[in-house]
Amino acid sequence: MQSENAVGPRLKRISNALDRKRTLDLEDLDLTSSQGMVLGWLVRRQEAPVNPGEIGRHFGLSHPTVTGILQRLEAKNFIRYAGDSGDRRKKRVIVTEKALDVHQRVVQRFQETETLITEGMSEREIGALLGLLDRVIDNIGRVDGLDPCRPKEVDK
Amino acid sequence: MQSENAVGPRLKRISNALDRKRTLDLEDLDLTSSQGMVLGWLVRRQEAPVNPGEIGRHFGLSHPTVTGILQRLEAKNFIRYAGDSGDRRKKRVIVTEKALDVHQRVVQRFQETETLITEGMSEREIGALLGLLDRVIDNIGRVDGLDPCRPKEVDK
DNA sequence: TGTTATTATGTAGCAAGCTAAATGTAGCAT
DNA sequence: ATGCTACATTTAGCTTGCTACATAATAACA
Repeated sequence: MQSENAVGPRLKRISNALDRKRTLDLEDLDLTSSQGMVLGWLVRRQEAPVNPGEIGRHFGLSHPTVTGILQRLEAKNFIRYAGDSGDRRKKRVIVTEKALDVHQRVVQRFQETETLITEGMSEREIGALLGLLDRVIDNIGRVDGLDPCRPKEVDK
Repeated sequence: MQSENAVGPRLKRISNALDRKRTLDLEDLDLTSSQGMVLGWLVRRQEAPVNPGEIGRHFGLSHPTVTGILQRLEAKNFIRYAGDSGDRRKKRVIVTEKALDVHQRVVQRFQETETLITEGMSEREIGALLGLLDRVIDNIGRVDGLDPCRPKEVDK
């Protein structure tokens, strides 16, 4: 079915397809896949407000990518910015009522897509897939140049 | 290690990291991750010339995405376009000497990254991962709206 | 105090992915 | 011939991802 015997191309293909599907599913909520992913995490962490930098570290995204997503979320009134009391470099991201309104629907639709792509797989198989992916992620953390959050290791 | 119990975010994270790493590795060859991936396939299929549309179907990419990649490959003299004899809608993609020159190095570096991310995993585990990912890809093919190549199923 | 390094965020510019819409060709019906 | 439908490619405009650079504030240290 797939001519190449490598995980790379497969991961890319699946990841692209998932982004497409989720963006389509969130169209009526005026959110994209990445925006929904970030917003979901922000709502879940409401009680412990978050800085843009933490978002990047959590999802493995670079700072500029996070900045762009937050700007669009703010333009659509899903979040607001506030200066962090104490450290004036940092900003605090605060979710709005609008975000709380849509949150349940976002989570539910992500879950539906998750169910679709694992269709026909047993609980054991899904668990195995998660475990194998986590080990790949661990490798990413160890190898230099794979993580955008801790990019350049100066030889020194 | 990962708070979410879903494959989606993990796949995205790994896929992003791989793209970054491979683009970095191909920097001296003046190629990006996607360009190297497409060019590799074109070289391997030299004997049976390929249309842009076939590339999209093979990799699960939309036509405009393929067009962009091919335009950059042509601007850097890795490929040339030619009208397909017979059907003037189609175009034929032809690889240049320059592409043949770099091909071995591209394949080798992709393979090295592949080895890095599967470090510490046995052959059996890698095989299991490939098998599970293929089943996810099969699901993508079956579900409407997940494949950009066969997008809208008009209810009729 | 002043200087330097580190950290947090933002801006500019690019590649890659998408959808929607435009163009052009082929095939088939009428 | 005329028109309709399907197919192949491109263009326009968007989001997302990156690197490299800029700015501002904190931290560390002389």
